[in-house]
Amino acid sequence: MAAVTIREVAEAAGVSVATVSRIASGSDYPVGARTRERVEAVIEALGYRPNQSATDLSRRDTHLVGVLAPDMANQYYAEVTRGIEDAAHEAGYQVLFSSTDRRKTRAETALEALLRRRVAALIILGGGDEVRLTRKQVASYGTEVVLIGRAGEDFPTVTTDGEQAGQVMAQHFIDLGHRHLAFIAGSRGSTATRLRLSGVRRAARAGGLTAPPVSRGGYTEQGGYRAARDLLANTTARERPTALIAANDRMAIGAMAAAHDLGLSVPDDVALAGFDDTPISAYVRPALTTYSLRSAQLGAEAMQMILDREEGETSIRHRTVDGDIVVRESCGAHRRATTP
Amino acid sequence: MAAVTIREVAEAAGVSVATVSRIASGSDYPVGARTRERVEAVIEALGYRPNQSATDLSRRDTHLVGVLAPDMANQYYAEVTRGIEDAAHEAGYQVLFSSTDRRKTRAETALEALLRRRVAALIILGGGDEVRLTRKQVASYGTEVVLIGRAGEDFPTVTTDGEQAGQVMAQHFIDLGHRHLAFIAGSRGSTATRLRLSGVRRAARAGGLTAPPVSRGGYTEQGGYRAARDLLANTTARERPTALIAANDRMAIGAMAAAHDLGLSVPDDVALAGFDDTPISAYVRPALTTYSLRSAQLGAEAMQMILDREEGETSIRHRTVDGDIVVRESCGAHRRATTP
DNA sequence: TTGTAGGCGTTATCAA
DNA sequence: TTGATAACGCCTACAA
Repeated sequence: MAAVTIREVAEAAGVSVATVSRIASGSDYPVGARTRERVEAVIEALGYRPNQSATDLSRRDTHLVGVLAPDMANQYYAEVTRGIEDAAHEAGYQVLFSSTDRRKTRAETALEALLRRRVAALIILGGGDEVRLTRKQVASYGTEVVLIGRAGEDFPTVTTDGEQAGQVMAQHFIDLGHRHLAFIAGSRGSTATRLRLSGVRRAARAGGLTAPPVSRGGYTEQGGYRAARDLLANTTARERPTALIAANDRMAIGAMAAAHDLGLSVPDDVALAGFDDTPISAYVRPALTTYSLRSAQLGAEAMQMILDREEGETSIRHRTVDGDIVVRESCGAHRRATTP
Repeated sequence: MAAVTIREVAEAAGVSVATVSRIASGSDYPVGARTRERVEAVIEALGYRPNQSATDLSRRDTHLVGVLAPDMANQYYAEVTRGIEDAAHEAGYQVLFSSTDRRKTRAETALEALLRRRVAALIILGGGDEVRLTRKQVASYGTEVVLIGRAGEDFPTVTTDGEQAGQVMAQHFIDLGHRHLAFIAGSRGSTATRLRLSGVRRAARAGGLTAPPVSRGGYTEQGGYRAARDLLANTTARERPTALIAANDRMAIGAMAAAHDLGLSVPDDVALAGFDDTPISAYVRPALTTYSLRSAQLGAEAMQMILDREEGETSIRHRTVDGDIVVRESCGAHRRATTP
């Protein structure tokens, strides 16, 4: 409380508030050298720091970007957010973050709070259905909105080509000779899951395989563990899938544990892969084959898009950030461990 | 831009701004039923949303809490932040966070920006030395400051007893019959590392072991991998440590990979443990023995402390959140895999 | 080069 | 129960 105001500085320095403002805000408005020196000394001495609320109000512009994500503690969202934050910091923006916890009510109050702050831009992560937006609604927000990892023709988006990712991964297994694939899905209604699965199915169809069975794992290790157990246990070796594709790394690692606990060897008895290229995936053994989404870059691109629009760019753009399959041990393509 | 203002609502509803304010801000000031109804309809129709900067300015109080952490993409900090965020959301606060990336300059600009926003409270995570605070300095901030995971008699802190944690972990291995421990440290200057190591040393001394060798791993999987390799390779079986204690789970998992790649079995040739109880640690195989820090609760406690002080509580408090050893497979205490 | 004063959108005090 | 109006702290024409 009771922070130093511009008026106090002005009085102490014996100048007007206008002069102090010009100096403190780093404006290029001309100020006498002697005056400047004196004022700067006072600012320093008093520890004056402009009140951002006042500045924003006066300038009609907050340098704030709001980020809405399902769960900040999730590695993927955390990385995307880091990407946003780095780019934001660079451009002089700050990040206001809210987790929705995948709950509709919480998503709504969080969104409301963000809008009251008059965030200059809003970045929405994840394809969940806890936040639903219509073009019209958003128009009334008066804020740039960018979607990451979610389809939405009406808004600017940054995504990886999820369908292609699924397709590439399935094809990789088919090329390795697999005929029985299975898919471990994330949560219901997730865009990422839907697209990846669609890609997997397409590859399977093209390769003449039967449609891969699907089990749901909610994007967690535990869910992946259970889904894999369902897929692998109580089946004869004949009908058991020989390759599991999980919609993210966390579930893939859970699946790996399940296979291990069932006495099945990875990749010999079951091959395995995930998505995200989480840092840890290179360090489990066998090392996890995965699909790199360049999470941080997704965030950086979104921020860049926002900056571009502020510059006058007006079209709705859809950026696609390239992903890449990262072949390690769990798919069985290599036979020996590689040292990172 | 051009968001609806209170004045526009007032005009449209044919009342004064004062009336609109009383309704929109949820004040309990009496307002006629008919008027209220009419105004609420206009608010709804126009999509009016109070400008928070203006509200804050007028009320001299932002409901913002700032969080400064080394790296939000790090699981531990992400979880603590989730804890803060949940408690904050509950209490009607929003969180503004910044990663310092462990760089001094970035920490400074981020801190400055947070202060300009007049955050009602500032929570600083991690024991790194990129942010150094003196009591006097902070007094001039005019903001509550709470430290998490960092010693600092001068400020309110929330910590786990790091020394005890290290001591407990080392004692666990000693009880299991180990005589040659080794420690994988995090980054230089880290409080967590210092305390845990100190606890490990104390237990070793008390148990009559020689001082454990230390290798540094920077808190990453890769660092842990390298540190473990240095500790385990090029040593005869006689002098090789039989148990590795890593200062966090990420390094422990890196160490596990290193052991595997060196053809050493965990826990039979080398036992292993980490700290943090990261979600993944239950799902690597062998499952990782670790020390649970209750990260989210650390954040929640910090937020609670802030709320208490706003209520008039004035003393500098030091909360210690209990931690617990989580015994799984990597330490060798169990012989068979347990299914989670 | 410096200062005066109006405005940014709300809240809150005081009258009516 | 309602309405003017003075803050809140800063920026920025416009004057001097």
